[in-house]
Amino acid sequence: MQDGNGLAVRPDAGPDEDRIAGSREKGLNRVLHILEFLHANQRAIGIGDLAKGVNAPRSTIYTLVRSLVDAGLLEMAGDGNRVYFGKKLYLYGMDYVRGNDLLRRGRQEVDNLSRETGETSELCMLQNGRYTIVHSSPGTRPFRISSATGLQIPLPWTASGRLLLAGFERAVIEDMVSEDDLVLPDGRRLLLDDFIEDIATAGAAGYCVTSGLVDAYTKCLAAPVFSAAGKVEATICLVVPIDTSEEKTGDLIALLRERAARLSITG
Amino acid sequence: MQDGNGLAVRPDAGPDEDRIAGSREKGLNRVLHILEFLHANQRAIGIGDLAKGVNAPRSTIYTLVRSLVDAGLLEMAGDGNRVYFGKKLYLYGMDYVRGNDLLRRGRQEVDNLSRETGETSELCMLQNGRYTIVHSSPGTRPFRISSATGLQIPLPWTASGRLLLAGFERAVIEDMVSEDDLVLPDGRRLLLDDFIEDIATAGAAGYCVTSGLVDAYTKCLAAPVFSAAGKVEATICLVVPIDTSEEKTGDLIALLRERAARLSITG
DNA sequence: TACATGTGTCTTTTGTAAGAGACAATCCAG
DNA sequence: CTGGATTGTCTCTTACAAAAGACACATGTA
Repeated sequence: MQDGNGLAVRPDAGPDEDRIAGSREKGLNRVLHILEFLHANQRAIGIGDLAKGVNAPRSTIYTLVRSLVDAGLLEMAGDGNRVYFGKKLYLYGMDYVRGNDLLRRGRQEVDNLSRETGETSELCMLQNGRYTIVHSSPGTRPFRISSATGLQIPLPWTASGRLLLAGFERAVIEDMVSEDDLVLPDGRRLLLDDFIEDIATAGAAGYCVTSGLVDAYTKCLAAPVFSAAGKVEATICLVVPIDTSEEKTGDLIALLRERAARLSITG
Repeated sequence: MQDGNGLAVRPDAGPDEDRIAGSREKGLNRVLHILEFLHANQRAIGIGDLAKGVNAPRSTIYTLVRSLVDAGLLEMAGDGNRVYFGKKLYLYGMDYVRGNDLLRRGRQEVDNLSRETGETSELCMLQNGRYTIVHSSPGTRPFRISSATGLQIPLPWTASGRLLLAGFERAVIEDMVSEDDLVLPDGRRLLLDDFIEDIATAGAAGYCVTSGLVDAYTKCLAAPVFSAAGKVEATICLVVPIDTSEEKTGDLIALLRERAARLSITG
């Protein structure tokens, strides 16, 4: 599965040679980079900066951006020389939601959960071997833990990550998880073996709780949503204060598992 | 539905030969066609059919689809040899919503309206010179009028279309509206001059009502949402039974105009 | 059995799109 | 004002991606 572009995770082990620059790139790949770059920056970008950002010749980016704007995938932003995502992408995204029962119902369920419990709730999936928050609904706490939709976080940092990897071969997991991913935000370092053991435990238990991994103040409760084929297709999770009582945590986990199970019953 | 080719309206009037087939197409254009085709069909498509659908060589589509699937813009659907929109497009779409105040608030307002009135309500915008239903919220009537989000309808068929074109030059309007667009679903034919007059009237009145245009049973009430620059940026509309009383229609229009005005107050 | 139809992966060929660079027009700081 | 940085549009060349087409392998069906 060598694909030659820089976007996806490179499976070839070792410190990947960083696609020596310069070489002539396919237009499509440039476009994919542009979209990723805009997604990463979450705001309109000037065309010049865009060219710098994706490390491509200016002339190329001008041509591509014009095509994309004409097609409606991008739009010129307010002042006139910046671009950001366009309506077309929104429409396509809605098509995706409509065609995807799990996502549609999952979003609903997550909204319900955060309303009922007052805690931040999220729907998570694997995306290109990365953990992705597909939908999140903020809780009602004064200090809410906010995480942007579409944010990608290293798998080992999360409870959901442990569930999402349940059932994968060890080799596959090793490919998905880079060395950097094992280093937590506070600098602590996980052992790959421990992580893989966590995955097995979580898979067997049917839920997962992590405390103080991404930050010191929260714990994360997650439950798996299964596809018809029995694979973990998504997780729903709750982010709660780390000092939440054992009892309440237990209740929330039960609730979470019930809802996740309901989502799993796919037609 | 089977409009077959060109994804954008060709602005160059006259019998422009539509970029005759065969010739070697830019990869990016192929991709844009693929996305448009999937959007038009609203379901997963086999790669072979996709190649036929966009009138491109099979081998090319295989390569492009692989890139797109790797990038997450497309996903392989259930049985394994069909593709449809992918999570990435959903995420980009959400980015668009987040970066677009009007859309975010407009969706909300439309949801409120349909809940309060029980009628189908829609948020509409111009998209590449086409009228587009950007968000729609079904009413509670037994026979609800449903129209898919992202559906594109000829401008002259709708009340919103008349408002959206307010302020455009006559020549621009002529370019946007094809001969076919002037033929209503029931075969009646509008005169371009009448349509242009309608536009002026609607623009001056600040709302628009059309009766029995797209079908014989409904009328469409619409009000304009203005950008800071004073241009009509979107409309919100209600689709109600054609026999709705004068009085109730008036009330609904007043409501609609109030909500549209509120949306117009952009920060 | 033969025959058609669809799928997925190769290779080879060649038309063209990506890239380099030059240009004028702005903009801003000193 | 001047000099440097940025923007948008152009032209020309050649490296390379799109296309053609052959292949192997499934299907179904007469």
